[in-house]
Amino acid sequence: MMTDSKNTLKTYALRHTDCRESILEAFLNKSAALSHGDLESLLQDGFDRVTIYRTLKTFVEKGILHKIPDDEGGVKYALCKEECSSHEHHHDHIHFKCSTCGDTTCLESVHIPAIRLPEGYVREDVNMLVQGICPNCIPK
Amino acid sequence: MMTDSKNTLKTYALRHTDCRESILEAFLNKSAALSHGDLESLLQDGFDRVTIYRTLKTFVEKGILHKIPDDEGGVKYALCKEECSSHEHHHDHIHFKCSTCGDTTCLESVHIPAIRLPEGYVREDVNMLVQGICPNCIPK
DNA sequence: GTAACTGCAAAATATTTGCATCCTT
DNA sequence: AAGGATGCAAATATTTTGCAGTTAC
Repeated sequence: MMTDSKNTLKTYALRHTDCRESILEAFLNKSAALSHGDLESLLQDGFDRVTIYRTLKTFVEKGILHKIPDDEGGVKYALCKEECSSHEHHHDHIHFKCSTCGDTTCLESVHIPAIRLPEGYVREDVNMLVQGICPNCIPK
Repeated sequence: MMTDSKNTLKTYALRHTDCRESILEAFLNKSAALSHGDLESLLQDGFDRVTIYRTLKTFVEKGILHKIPDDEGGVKYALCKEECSSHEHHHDHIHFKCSTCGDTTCLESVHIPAIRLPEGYVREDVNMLVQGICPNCIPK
């Protein structure tokens, strides 16, 4: 996974701009997934809403970020591991949403178990969202 | 699962109105999940958008319908099995979205497998969306 | 210099709220 | 009769598109 925003942009053949750097930094500094709205309030530099939308779309296309569908029908974004590329996203991990703090995180260590589909169905992609309480929010 | 819209409304202590009956009928007649937009174009009776929103919300609260988060961040709705109530939804099945015809369906026969979360995480609810090709869309 | 990126305006879409009226029970 | 449900208007939120000006390379 990338740890440096400038190198990442270079790697993906994307121009280095303030907005892109700030958005990457935001993801690198925060372990939880971020929505468009999260970024809008997080980035104090006042980037245009539209630019943030377009940056997110570009990052998903390039394989830098992946979408995480929220249970309520929103979308959040999180960094991809390095296996992702423009051509294909490879995600095998589950997503966890804490019902207390609201944070959604990638649990890279938990792989999505295999499922056997009924006759005639072909599996292409799987998304698994687990909701519950995260370690930080467990009452002691 | 309910098969009759009038009885269902009575069972859930909801008033019988044209809109509610039409919406229930739509779900009973179509095996795929429906979004608000789907219903709007499906129901030719011209019910108000707002009424449809409110009806869907009511049905989810009562345990008649459950939400299915779409991979792109939308929401669809599908009928619950009878174990659901106002208090709690009990769903253990996966959802399948066909990338060809776009239909999302409940595969009641496929249960969500157990997953072992890392230390400190508590599981409350799980949602699993499988994308691929449904039997109807498999090229012969 | 040039293509890529941004910001602004505006359109298109989606969802929510308030209120007066109507209808089920 | 009374409370619940609907329809309409309008506010709010979300996402997309077009275009002109700016900037990274």
